[in-house]
This record gives sequence, structure tokens and C-alpha cells, in this order.
Amino acid sequence: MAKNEFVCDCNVIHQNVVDNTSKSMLDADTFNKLAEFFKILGDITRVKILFALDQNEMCVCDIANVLKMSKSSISHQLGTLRRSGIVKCRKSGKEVFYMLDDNHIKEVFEIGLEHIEHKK
Amino acid sequence: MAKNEFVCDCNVIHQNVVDNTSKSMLDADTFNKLAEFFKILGDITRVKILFALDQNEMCVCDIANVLKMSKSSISHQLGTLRRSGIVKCRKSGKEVFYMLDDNHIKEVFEIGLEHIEHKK
DNA sequence: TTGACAATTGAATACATATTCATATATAAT
DNA sequence: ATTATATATGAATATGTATTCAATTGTCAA
Repeated sequence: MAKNEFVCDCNVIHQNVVDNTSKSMLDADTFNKLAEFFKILGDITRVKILFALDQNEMCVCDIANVLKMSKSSISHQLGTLRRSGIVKCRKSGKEVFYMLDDNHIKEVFEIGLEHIEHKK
Repeated sequence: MAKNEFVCDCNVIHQNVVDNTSKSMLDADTFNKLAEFFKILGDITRVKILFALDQNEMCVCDIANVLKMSKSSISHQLGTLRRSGIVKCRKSGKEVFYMLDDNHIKEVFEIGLEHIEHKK
């Protein structure tokens, strides 16, 4: 069903709540970017990489060692993180050092950890 | 390759960086839960639902109207959110009202929005 | 008790994506 | 130049998941 043809299949709705909430919703693009941001954080390998990079800048091989995973897999994930603007890198000879490029990562991790703690 | 059989295929690694970072890494369970938390937030439908519920508690039908999506789809997502402890609900007759059950959602959204703003 | 309806749930489908494998690129050393 | 190596990348596979559709549950009203 196309979005703009949507007709509610309920008889009882709280129209004023629906209207007020609808007005305060953000635009589709913002919701998309928000979901994309969290989707990037929603993978255990990327979470580990970001947590590690929060400690030190590291080359691909270092990260592969810390995570005990293949360099190829790490490199793919670093590409994803780089394209989404969460990490950046600098080259030094054959090595490429990665580091965080977003100062919100630490904060967002802390809140995530609070959530986990709270749910225990 | 099993994790505990992992042998690095690099010649040059920064052993002390790897060692120090490895020591400061969290346990696997915590990383898993952290990734799970963000994974839940990493879907545009769930982001919209949570943003809406941050304004008002709402029944399934209300949410379906605000998002212009089917009740079934919304109900499935609410189930996911409920099972992960992010929303809770109360029944009132035939209706079920959902509300946030995690006071970190608002904070984490704000940081996400800052990230988006910063990357423009 | 029967009908209507809000919500849930299971199965199926369609789509996204993480890792692996093979290969390519770039840089340093010989 | 040639070799070794750190990283990147494309394709394939396997796995996960969002939505739809159909059916079911639970509650209210007649």
C-alpha cells in the first residue's frame, strides 16, 4: 500500500493524540539518518572495533589481532565505518591507522551500557 | 577458524597496543548486549515508534496511524521493542497502550541527532 | 452467546548484510 | 625490477529480519 493512500483500518483511534504526535514527528530524512547511525552501531564486530579505537588509533592488523578475526573482515567493517563518517584513517607506509571521527561514540556507548546495567 | 586458534597473518603488529587494548576490552556478553541495544534502534520504523512514544503513550492503532503503516507490522515491532525491554504496555479493554520503559532513549536520540547535525 | 474489533502471532516472502575466498592495489625492502 | 606484505575490494554464500497475509486470541457490546 502506498504511504499516501493509507487509510486506517481501525474504528477507534485517539484522533487528537494522533494529530499532535504526527505534527511533532521529524522529517523522513532525519529518521532515516538516525536509524542508519544506530544500525552502524548495531553489530558486535563494529561495536568492538569502535570500543578498541576509543582506546588507541590502530592499524587493520592490530584490530584483527585484538578481535581475533580476519583482516579482510575487519577491513570491510572499517570501510563501512569510514563511509558512515564514524572513523577516519591516516596512511603511514603500508599501514593504515584508524581512529574515531565522531566524539559522540563514547557518550552513546555509555548510555548503552547504562541501559544494559539497568536491565539486569 | 576457531577463535582460540587464531594466529595473526601479519608480520608487523604493534604488540603493546594490541596487548593494552585487549586488556581493556569488555567481555563478549557485554559487547553482545550493547550491539543488540543499538540494533533495536537501527530500524527506521522502530525509531519512529520510539520517537512517537516519547511524546505520548499510544495504542497500536494510533501508532499505525501516525506512521501510516499496517497494525500488524507495528504490532510485530512493538513485540520486538517489548521483548528487549525498551517499551512496556498496559491493557485497557480491547486496547493496549504502549510507552517507553527506558529513560535512556531520549538521551541516545539526542546524541544521534547531534551526530547527524555534525556530519552535514 | 454471538458479532465486532483491537491486537497478536506464525508462516512466507523479499531484502539486507557479515564473513569468506580470491584477487587486486600500493608501498617498502632487497 | 622483483618480492613481500598491509590493505582493499568484488563476488558468493549464509544468515538475519521487516513486512505481508491469514488466522487466532481476548474483550466489549448487543
